[in-house]
Amino acid sequence: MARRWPPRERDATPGSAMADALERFLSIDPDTLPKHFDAPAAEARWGAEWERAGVYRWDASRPRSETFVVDTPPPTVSGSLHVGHILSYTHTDVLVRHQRMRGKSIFYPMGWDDNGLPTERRVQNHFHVRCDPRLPFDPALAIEPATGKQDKEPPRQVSRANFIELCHRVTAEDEKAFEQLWRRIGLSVDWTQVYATIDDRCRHIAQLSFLDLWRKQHVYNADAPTMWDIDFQTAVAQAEMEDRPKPGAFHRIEFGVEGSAEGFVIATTRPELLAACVGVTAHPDDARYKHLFGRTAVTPLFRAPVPIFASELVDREKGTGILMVCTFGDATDVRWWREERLALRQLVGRDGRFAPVEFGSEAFPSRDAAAANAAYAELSRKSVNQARTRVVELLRDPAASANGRGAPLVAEPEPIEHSVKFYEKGDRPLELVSTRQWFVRLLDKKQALVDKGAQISWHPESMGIRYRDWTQNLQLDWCISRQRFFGVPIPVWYPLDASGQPDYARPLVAEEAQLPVDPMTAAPRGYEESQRDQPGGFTPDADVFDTWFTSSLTPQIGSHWGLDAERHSKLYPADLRPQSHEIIRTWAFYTIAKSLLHENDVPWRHVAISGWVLDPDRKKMSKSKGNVVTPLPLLDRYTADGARYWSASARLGSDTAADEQVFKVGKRLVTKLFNAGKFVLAQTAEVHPISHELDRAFVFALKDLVARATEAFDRFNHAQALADTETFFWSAFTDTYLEIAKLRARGEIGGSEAERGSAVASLRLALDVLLRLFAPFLPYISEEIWSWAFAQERGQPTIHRAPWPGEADFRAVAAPRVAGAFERASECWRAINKAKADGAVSMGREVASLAIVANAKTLAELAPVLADVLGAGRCRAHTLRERSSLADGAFLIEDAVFAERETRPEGDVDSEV
RNA sequence: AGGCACGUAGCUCAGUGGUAGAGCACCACCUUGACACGGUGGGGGUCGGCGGUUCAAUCCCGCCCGUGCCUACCA
Repeated sequence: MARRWPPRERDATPGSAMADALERFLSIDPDTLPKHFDAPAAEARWGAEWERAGVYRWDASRPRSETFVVDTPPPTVSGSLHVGHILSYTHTDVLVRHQRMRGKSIFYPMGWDDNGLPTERRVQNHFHVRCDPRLPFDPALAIEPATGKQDKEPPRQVSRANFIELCHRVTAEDEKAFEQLWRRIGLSVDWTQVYATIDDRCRHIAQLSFLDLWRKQHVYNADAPTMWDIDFQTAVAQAEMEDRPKPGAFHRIEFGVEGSAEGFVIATTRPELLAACVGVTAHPDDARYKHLFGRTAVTPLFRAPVPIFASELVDREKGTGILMVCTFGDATDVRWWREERLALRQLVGRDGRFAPVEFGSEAFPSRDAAAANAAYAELSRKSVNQARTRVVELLRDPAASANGRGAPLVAEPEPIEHSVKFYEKGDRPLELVSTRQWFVRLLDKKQALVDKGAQISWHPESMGIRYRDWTQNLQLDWCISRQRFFGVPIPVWYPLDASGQPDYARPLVAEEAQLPVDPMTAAPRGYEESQRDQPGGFTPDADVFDTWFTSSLTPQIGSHWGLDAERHSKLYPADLRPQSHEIIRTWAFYTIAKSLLHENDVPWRHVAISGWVLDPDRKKMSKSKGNVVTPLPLLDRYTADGARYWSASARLGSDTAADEQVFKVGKRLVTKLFNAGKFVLAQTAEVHPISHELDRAFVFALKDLVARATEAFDRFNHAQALADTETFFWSAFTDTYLEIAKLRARGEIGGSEAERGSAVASLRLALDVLLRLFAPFLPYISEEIWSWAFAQERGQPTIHRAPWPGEADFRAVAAPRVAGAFERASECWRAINKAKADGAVSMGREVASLAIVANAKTLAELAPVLADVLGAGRCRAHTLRERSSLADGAFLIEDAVFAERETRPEGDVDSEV
């Protein structure tokens, strides 16, 4: 019996389409939909709708066990947007959307990391200014962005407060750009939970953290050699240092030995530090130098007497096997300086220049002060590089010799390449400078830190090893003070004694009730503002915290630690920390450290590490290489879902090429879903259960897909879930099942209402389930199709709060008689298609007759679904041939005779309308 | 120098102790009643190399080569 198709008598709006009667499946009129999916319109519409309906709002009333908490990485807003952002943030969003559909209340905040040097640097360039903290605040100061013309002029000096104001100005703009991108790619962030690392609450919590660490005696301040960036003029932590290979040269320099005419030759790459030499050392077993231990060496040029001692740390093979110890050339110098209680001769100042000093004094002894001062006059105020050049020239003069045996430079410098420590954001090598800094004691907690790391699930697991290795190799306590401006102030003052000298041993730490506090403008409890910098009064600590000191508290910032105990108990520890692998040693490490020190807990249960985005030449994208791909044009070209498809195709931890082909595949998938959805929802029939054999076999295969995808998500393998779902959708569903079932749905094969109803019910179930499987990956197209019928039918307006597919979806469908019947149908269908391709006829061509060849077992398994396959293949007559030589599941088509030309079945649907 | 990861079709990547997979690209065909932003079919690989374990190794083990990252080396 012919049926009206498509049904046209209904309301023209798909969303409000109604069933004819209760016993018919709700269907839509596809003609009311655009020919092609209008992605930009859908992105705008659904973005607004999700926001309006609060789909992603955290439900604070649900218990912790039903809540999934994300410790979102706050992006550095001063950086530029690139596709890497899409990759890692989409990974998180996919996992989150899956958890939401599993029924969890999601806490998914967004933070902006605006605090710190990147922002300061951007402000310096953008406005062509520098901060001079000595200047007073100028409330009327109006500064416009630099035009480029000013580049040659010296930068304008502004006060600390004015500088901070400018920092807020640029970050506010940057945050808008990020939020736009996040919304466009459909991050299901709860936009009511937003913070900035410089805002009042973050400053409050960071300062609270300091107070807690102070109470627990985990922090201390010390005047100690610290890695120092001479351009930014700030201390730097171990985690922010990186090695860079640089050309250098070994300089062989002869020293004298006091009370003797002999000498020895040290090798150094830092000859300019000769004036800062405080000792000489060699390996205790080195026969060449054994006789020198305990005696006094005399440096050339400066004639300084320094002790010669033995140390196991010396490598006999390196250089000449004997070396000078300076304050300070490297970390080993610091160790020798401490262990041997050597003198401190700090010459390189905070600006990287040699400080003026007087030789012949107690601090700078010399056996020939006049010669030493004459030589040092050549170096004073020079930069490290300038001093190196000059000192080498001076050492070529035989008069500089400490023992009268000729020029101290005994050989031409030998060029080498060695690695030199840099601040990761810096341009000149770090110097070790003795300054007063605050530290968090971590070295004595290595084992506890390693143990906490082992309690966390790392995805992929190998990233946990990286954390462990870093932690075990930790060399220094965490230096948390920075001599910068745009950061969280250290909430400390120092009392001044009667002579105006600060007492660093008894800092005045702020009280909790004062937080957040800026000691530069507020006075400590018990003091008046008038006592600032007065003898007997107080002086503020002018420093700010390392940005990681705040960033390491993101789980606590989300949970309002210290401010709201109930909320904290619901949100801490978090479930998921997504991040990239290069900041395991910083962000992950410090966050675990804070969690250990504050609560003796882990900060989160899972860490998901995303890889990097590589350019087509497999190089990491970075601004300096100029190979950054900006995300917005990609979103325009391939849609947000298409870009998400690319992201989600990459497994956690593996680096990914920004391959436009993959974006294209994603867009194609979106289009296919649109078309398949439109088609399936246009089918209608009387409502009948899924009873037909092929339908049950197909649903059985679908159920298996759901199990596999769910299991993949449980293993944090979203890429596997996507690949499985996509393969099933494309191959099992659209290419096979839909092609076969549509004829029965239209009544062209089979014929009973029950058979039609079973086909329509199966198509709809498949679409319903597949949409939900795709929803975490492709939120826009899945929501779009969901809205056409399922939203109403299931009483769930958004697919993103619909339940993840599972048992309940399949309970009503009985298992097929033959478990692999759907696979048999697919294989046979493929064989018939191949026969048509071989015969160069269209897939729609009727087949007058053919023989299906397979082994007996396979033919038996095909039997229950054979009629559907033959119908869909438009085969009029067939014979079955048993051939035992064929493998199970293999089909051959023989003796195919095609009809002369394609004919349409009678009762063409449109002809009746 | 150590650690970790990777090496599979031209490209991007899955995968498994039992006859090698997908998508893209390529070639041929189909001329479209969901979809040409489509469909069908095809060609194409000693699974980096050499050994070992095994009835059987792309997979497990060892060594080597190559690539990337992390860490160390800084006298």
